[in-house]
Amino acid sequence: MKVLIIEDDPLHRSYLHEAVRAALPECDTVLEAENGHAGEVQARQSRAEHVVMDLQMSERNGIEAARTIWRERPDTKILFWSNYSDEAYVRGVARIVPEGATYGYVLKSTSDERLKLALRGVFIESQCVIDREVRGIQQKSLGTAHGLSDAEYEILVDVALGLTDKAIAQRKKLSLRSVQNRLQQLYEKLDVYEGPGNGPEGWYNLRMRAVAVALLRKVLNASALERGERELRSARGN
Amino acid sequence: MKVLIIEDDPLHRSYLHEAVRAALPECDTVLEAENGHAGEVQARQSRAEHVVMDLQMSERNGIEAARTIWRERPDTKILFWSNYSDEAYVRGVARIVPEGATYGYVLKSTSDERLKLALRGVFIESQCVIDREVRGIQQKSLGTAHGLSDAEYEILVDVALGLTDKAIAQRKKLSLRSVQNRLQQLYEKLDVYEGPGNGPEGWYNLRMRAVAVALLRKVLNASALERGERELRSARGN
DNA sequence: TCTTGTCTTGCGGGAACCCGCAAATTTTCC
DNA sequence: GGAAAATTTGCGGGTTCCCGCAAGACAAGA
Repeated sequence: MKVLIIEDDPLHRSYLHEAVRAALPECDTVLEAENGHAGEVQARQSRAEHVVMDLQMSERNGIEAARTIWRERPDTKILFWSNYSDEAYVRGVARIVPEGATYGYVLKSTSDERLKLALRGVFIESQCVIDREVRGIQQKSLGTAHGLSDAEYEILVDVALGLTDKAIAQRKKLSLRSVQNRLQQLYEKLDVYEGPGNGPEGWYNLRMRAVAVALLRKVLNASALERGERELRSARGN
Repeated sequence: MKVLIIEDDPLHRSYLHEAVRAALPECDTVLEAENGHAGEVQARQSRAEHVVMDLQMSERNGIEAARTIWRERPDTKILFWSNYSDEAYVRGVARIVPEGATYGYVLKSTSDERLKLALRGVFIESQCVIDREVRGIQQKSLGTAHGLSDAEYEILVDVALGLTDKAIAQRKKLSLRSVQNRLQQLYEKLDVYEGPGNGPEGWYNLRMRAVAVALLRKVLNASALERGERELRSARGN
């Protein structure tokens, strides 16, 4: 059994190495890669079926890497080990998990014990192991209370990238008014219409404020923006 | 001699502890705190004059913590040890360094050797030790080429928080038109006016696009936004 | 003092945004 | 199949944004 570790921080990498050794005596080879790009290459060459990786790496982040790994071998088992449970990450992961794949998502702040259980759970028992806290975010992002639908989320990204309503309409093949409708839904869900007695009415630029709130609540983050920007650029010839 | 370590990742914390022990034999006490808030308290109680800390911690980030520490004892020597050299962080640090204080800024990716040199340089020799790469960002942010002036940067934050032109004018005690002028300067400096043959003219909402570009270039980041939001809320009664 | 340069302010207009209203369309569910 | 619910679309108008133009305000320097 082979395990591939993709993690850019050397300290964390060696800690993971240790943990894998300890939790998985049946593992005979541990490989390491120090960024998403190297990770993809390693995965391809070594045919490793077990990967544990960080999200948020420079060069190429975990979500990108995981997507290409899964595209090449959808039965790869991946354990995500991240510092954050930003909704943007959780949503990003959920978006790329192939049908029926087994994966896990644990935070770096969890105990040794829990990490080892997750390693065994995902790699040996083929369970999906999602940290409690991450699970919480998943729920919230689905529960229509605060949660944005996928449609709304995509609009949010387009807006955040700075596209005009017209441009979005064109991109999404919708009428202008429909885009604006979606925007209004966003404004409500993100609760952009001023707090209580916060000064005069027209204090906020709703469009901008919605993005600001999304960023503050971690519904969006820099990495989601980068992904969006890349897609945008590749959508045309650029 | 006492050294206080403020860092939320336990792995990095113990690594730092080790490094301090090795680099500073004259240090007899090493204290640890696991977030900005605890760090402030520790600094106050222990009267430590030497602090090494991470930026970007949950709970309360390094810049906030450093500011209150410096406010209470401006002669404290602080070494920032961070994963990133985002312009937003560099600018944030520069903004709070008191007159004549000695500090350092090194990246977590630097070698053991360099870290130890920085520790000795800042704590013993009272030098300012700034990593090469961080220095580069500093230069760029000053060189008027791409660099935003402080005035422009502040406007950028206000816009990113979602304030309207009118609101900003009021906040900054300027006329509406002046605010819009500053905005236009921003638009030029951030190079928001479409790339080459990128589709029709009105593709971007300039206001939003400027913020997106700033985020992508790390001129702004989530932590800067949070700081801005907090200031905004405290500016009124809220 | 007069010039030169930078910054601020006012005015005006075209474009984009925000949104209520209502009809047309699609989806959902019994 | 048909009714109810949700989405999409067009229209119209009030507001904000974006910005060219030009007249003051202020500072530095010949």
